[in-house]
Amino acid sequence: MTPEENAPHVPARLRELPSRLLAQASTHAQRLVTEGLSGEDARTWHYATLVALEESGPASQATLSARTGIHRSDLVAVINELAARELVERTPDPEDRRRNVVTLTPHGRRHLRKLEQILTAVQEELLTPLSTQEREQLTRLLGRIVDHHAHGSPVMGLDGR
Amino acid sequence: MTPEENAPHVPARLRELPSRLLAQASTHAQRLVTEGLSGEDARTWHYATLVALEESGPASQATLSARTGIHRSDLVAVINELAARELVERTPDPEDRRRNVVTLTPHGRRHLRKLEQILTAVQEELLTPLSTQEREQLTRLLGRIVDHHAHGSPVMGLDGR
DNA sequence: CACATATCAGCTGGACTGAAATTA
DNA sequence: CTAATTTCAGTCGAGCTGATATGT
Repeated sequence: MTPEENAPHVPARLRELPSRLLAQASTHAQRLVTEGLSGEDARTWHYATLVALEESGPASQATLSARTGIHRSDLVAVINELAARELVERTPDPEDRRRNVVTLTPHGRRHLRKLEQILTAVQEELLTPLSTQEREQLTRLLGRIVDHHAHGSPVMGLDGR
Repeated sequence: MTPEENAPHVPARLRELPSRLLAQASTHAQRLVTEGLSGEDARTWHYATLVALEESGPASQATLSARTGIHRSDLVAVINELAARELVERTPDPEDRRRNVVTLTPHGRRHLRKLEQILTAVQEELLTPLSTQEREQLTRLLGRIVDHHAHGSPVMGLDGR
């Protein structure tokens, strides 16, 4: 064991590459969120869906997809899971029989409260090393990036089909 | 089609959730990077490996894993791909026959120059909406988060086995 | 013996594509 | 006819785990 290799020193070109920092930070965030929500058998998509339902009331899956950013295809499974636990109700829309109307149940609302607590704690843990101002800055900067690449761009990624 | 659902309005609770912003920003970044590198049949892991090799010279795969953050398991395939194109050379280490010494070839160095140009352009595109100061801020803030959750924490995630 | 290295096979969840069936 | 909605089946790459073979 020659002594030189004892420096796991990551090259600065990698350490400071924004796309890489984003990937790493996101990975850590996802790990924390997943761990946090696992206690309630929930995942981020469950939370997003419940929030959207509470925020703007019952909606079709297409609408929920637009409001949460979850792909239509994936939303099917999410609603299945939520409906199986009676956190939401999925009923055919009488006014347009292609649609399902997804409705938040009281039980679902209570569940949402729990997820909200968990996620608040997780964000706190995630952002521990930052001051309040820095957290706001980060949120603003990330929001600008996301907005830019969601609207302005040709492809508009992250769902939108 | 009732008029109300014409607002894809994402709830603020979702829009401003740091973990979610990170995931979305990271997804956009990954898409841009992947698209950019695809022209050279390269991926981020190729770039990271080449950078590490140029920065600190020939190294074993274990060392490269520590320097790039790429999992030992995944590194095998990356080196395979790079070696197949003669961008690196993989030779058994005479001093410790468990090891391979991976060396950057001149061809690999030239390839790295190209990837570097591409990635610079991609970062520029990714960060378009931000000023220079804001870009530095973002990099600093993300770096603090990543450092915190890489070292301080119990689990130390993102490779380190 | 314990330990390190390289390799292999496989898993998981996120984001996505493409196509079908139904209804408007 | 075209278009929208839901659903299904499957793809892809990132980040892992666990096991094995070989060598120190």
